[in-house]
Amino acid sequence: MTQRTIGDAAREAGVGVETIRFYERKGLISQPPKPRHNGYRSYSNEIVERIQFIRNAQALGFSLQEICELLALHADPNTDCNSVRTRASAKLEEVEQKMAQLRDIRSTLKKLISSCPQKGPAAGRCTILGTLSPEK
Amino acid sequence: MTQRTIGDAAREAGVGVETIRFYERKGLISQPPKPRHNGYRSYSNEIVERIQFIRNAQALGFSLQEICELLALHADPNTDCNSVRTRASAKLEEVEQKMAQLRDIRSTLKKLISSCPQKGPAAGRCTILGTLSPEK
DNA sequence: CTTGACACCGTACTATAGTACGGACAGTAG
DNA sequence: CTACTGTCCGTACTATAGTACGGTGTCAAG
Repeated sequence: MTQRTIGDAAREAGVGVETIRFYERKGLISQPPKPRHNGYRSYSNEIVERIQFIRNAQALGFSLQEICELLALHADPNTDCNSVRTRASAKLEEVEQKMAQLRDIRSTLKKLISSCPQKGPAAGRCTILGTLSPEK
Repeated sequence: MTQRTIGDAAREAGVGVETIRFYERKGLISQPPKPRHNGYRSYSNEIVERIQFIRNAQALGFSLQEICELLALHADPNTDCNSVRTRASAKLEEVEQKMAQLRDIRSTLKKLISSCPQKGPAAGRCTILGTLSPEK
């Protein structure tokens, strides 16, 4: 199958029809012309692959805006591999930063939880609520 | 200072005036009545503390919706400490899940980056773009 | 007594990533 | 022929967390 309706393309790519239309509006994929007698747009293999590329990149934490740039690199025959690598490295940086933030949060939450007396009325004595409240 | 204008309250709590109004609209803090001759609302210590509580809880990854619930627990004299602890534990769970996801992403990005030939044209040979593209 | 800064209020706009809706057609099965 | 499903298109709505804007009124300094 090299040509399919939007519904079939969506099923193949594992997204919703509305998601495809949304990507079209955002310019991530181009809207195919309407060649069919009935006015239905015809979706090619390339478009389905492009949607799958988008999903894969999303799974690596790239935003649609960033994916837009990756797709442009993908399409440009003059793209140097290094410019792709740079983007992946920047994303890795970002991921490590987020992990560091989460590590901090985790450690604070753990401290809070272990300092909690577990039962009894919280009023005035809950260490968790107490920590969230500003010191007076 | 026990009573202040919204601008002073915002400065003290370290947020913008519009953020306070936004929290009021969302019901996180109640809008003080207008007791002053001039129609200016008067913000108490309690409200400033409440805003700081919100910021502290946000720093631990709680959403405004969740913070709304924490504030309700905070205000309720019958709150058992355990119900606060449960929420903190659930958030810890969430944080650990996010960290696991990020670990996966990080490891994939690292593999991608180290398999990259670094220079030369990407066309057809870029391992990063190749991995994002679906296998045919 | 004018200017600047702040307050009030409602509404609208930002970014992110979609999801839903309504009306008009097209295609297919019974 | 009717019903159902799918497509097309524009617009609107969802959640999250704010941020900005426009008009009007108040206050304090010079």
